[in-house]
Amino acid sequence: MPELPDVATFRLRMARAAVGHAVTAMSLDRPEQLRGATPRAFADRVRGHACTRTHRHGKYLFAAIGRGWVELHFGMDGALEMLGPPGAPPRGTVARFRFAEGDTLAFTHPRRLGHIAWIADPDTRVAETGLGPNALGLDRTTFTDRLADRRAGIKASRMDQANIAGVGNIYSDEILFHAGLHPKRTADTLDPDETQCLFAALQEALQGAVRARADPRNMPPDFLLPHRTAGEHCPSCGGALQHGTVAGRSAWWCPPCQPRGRG
DNA sequence: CTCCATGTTTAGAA
DNA sequence: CTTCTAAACATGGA
Repeated sequence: MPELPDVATFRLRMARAAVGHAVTAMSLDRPEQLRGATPRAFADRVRGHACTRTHRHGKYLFAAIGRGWVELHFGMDGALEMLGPPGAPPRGTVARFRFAEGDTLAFTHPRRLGHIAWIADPDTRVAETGLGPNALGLDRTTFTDRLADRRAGIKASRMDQANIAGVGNIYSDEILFHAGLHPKRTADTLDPDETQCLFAALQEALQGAVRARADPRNMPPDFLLPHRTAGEHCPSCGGALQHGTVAGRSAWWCPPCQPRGRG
């Protein structure tokens, strides 16, 4: 799940539970997943300190706690879940945070491909990681400049976190579907209308998914994501969807709605 | 058992 | 230099 819309949803959850409240309890259920501090130092820096704000860049979530920040990256299947009354932690729990108003958040992460880290400053981390600007909130000029003259496929380009941050495999398919562009097209074959269309599609797909709280069941009926599985049909033309490997990843598209064109 | 999976990094080849 | 591919990471589900 965790691409920009998912992480934006996790951020809302974090903001509601944590901002303005002190951490009254914290447990590191899988300390080997922690970076940037020893478990003991991490506990000292977090416990009893207030969360003052949250931040997201691309697929990274940050929470300001005390004098530093907690960074979360969700890998393939990480999540941030609100827990009910105390009980057994969910499967794959890496860490739990309880806040003064009584909410408890669990960072879960069964496949361990992401991480939790103690960091000094999100902007520095974003720079170190080499992330491009946030995919949501880009102005058209920045988008166009960053896309220009690329010979790489547009699916690969949109997923390149150094180019723009936040779009992964699922939403790159969604964006190209809305733009009516075949995933193997390259940026240098796009005419100005197609580039504009791709920009509009990116906004539409990401904003729509954020409004749906990244839940496919809440997404508009013309979204590809709920149909991105074997046996499903194009929500626009009703035809059979095609599945293949593009940019080394599993790709779904509708051949009539997303023609190859010149690319 | 095999194959596949929403992410990232790295090595090596065009 | 850009781009692509495969592999690796760790784990779970079909």
